[in-house]
Amino acid sequence: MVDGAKQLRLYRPVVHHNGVEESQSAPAAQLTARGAATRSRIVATAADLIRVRGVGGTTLDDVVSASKVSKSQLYRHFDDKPALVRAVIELVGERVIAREREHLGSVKTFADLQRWRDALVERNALQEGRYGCSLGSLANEFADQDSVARQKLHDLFAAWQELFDDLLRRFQREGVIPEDADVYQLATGFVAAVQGGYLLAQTSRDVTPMASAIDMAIAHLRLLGRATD
Amino acid sequence: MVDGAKQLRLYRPVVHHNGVEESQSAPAAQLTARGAATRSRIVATAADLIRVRGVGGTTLDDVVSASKVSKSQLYRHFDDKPALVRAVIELVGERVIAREREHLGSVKTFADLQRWRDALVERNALQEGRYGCSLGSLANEFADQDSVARQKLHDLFAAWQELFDDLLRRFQREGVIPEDADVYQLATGFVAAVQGGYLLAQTSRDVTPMASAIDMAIAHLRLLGRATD
DNA sequence: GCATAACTGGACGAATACGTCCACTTTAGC
DNA sequence: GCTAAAGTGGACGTATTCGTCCAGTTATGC
Repeated sequence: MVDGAKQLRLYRPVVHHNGVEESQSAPAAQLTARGAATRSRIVATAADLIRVRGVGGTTLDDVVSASKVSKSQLYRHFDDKPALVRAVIELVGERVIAREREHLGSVKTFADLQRWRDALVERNALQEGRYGCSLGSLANEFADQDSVARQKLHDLFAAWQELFDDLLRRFQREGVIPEDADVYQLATGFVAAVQGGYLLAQTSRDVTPMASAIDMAIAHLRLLGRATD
Repeated sequence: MVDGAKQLRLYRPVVHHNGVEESQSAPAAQLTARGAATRSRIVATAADLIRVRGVGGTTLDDVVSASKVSKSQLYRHFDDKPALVRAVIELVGERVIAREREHLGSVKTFADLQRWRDALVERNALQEGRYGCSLGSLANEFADQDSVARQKLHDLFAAWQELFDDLLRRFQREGVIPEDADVYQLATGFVAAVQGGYLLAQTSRDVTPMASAIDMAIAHLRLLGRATD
């Protein structure tokens, strides 16, 4: 019945002055270093604004003035607003995954896991829970409005979940949790606990519920480990 | 630095023809049955639209035409858009809490809990995960933009969590889980698992991750129970 | 049956946002 | 040093949306 096509544009071929017809949100052939730098500056600025105000609350004029770029440049790099938002999703996604890989990739003990938890909670405490998870917020706002964006977000959550997958398998190899533990369920549960925790912290303006949600997931792992003894 | 005050209006006193000055989103003295019916029709329609399109994607003209009410009536019942959204939050919140109370209030065994889980997952499967949790989506979109709305949402999540609180205490009394279990942590963890599960289902267009997230929470309870034996 | 609440229906103004366009300037690559 | 990419800066058209207003109609309570 109702769909979100209102703000999305249909495919519209773009003919540049060089006569080459292009598709998608392609910004001409290839960029020089300078062009690439400007592009990333735009995306980074947009990401900041969107984190705070949301996609709907961020106008392109906001992005233009905040990134100190002229409007013509913004539209040379991005076809339209959805294209920019998708680029933002990619940037934010890379950042989050890189950060989590950094922390989760080397976790081998419960003490390590605890440090990961502390870092995550601490970072969120700095903003008193505001804005939630940068990925989660985007997912909530865009998943049902832009199928391309939804796919990207899905892949990102899958990547995050895979970090937990790897971690849990290490735990299995080390005998921290039993071999027959349902790794998929546990990894999913961890991602969900983190996301749900972010949301509760956001409405509470307090990180306590986020900490509790993650702690329950960790406690579950501990119990699983003990059950083997 | 940046706040979301852009779409919110400041307090603006309203003087009605009866000379009574009012505040908030008050729709005149009191409503007759007819007036109340129209008001609820507006809110219910708005809730439907917002669930599908989000707050930002729903215009007041959409609400007007979908609810078959004239614009002057909409503005007689609500001061402005945020006021309408707050009413939507209240309606949706009541619905969700009533539904959850219905299901959770009588849970006394793991089999009961499983039935609750199945119902929740099944309902979400009907829409293939789309739109997520009606409360969670609103929370994500409005928590940082409207402090009144955030407070309402906070209270609603707290009410939901209390249902788990009660449930867990019943479990304790029945000896299903130990007396010294951290009920607050568990209740929070359940709400977070549900919300995180909704989000993952939304980006996946598949309820499986939501089911897994909740299953992990239930599995944790089961393990807690076994630990006492 | 009268006063008042409830409502119609749409015109209207103001603001905002998206996206286009263009003449001109600056910067880099070879 | 020439050429093409990169960028400025803002005017502009179009569309949308919020919120106001009002003259006239219909229902309702007592």
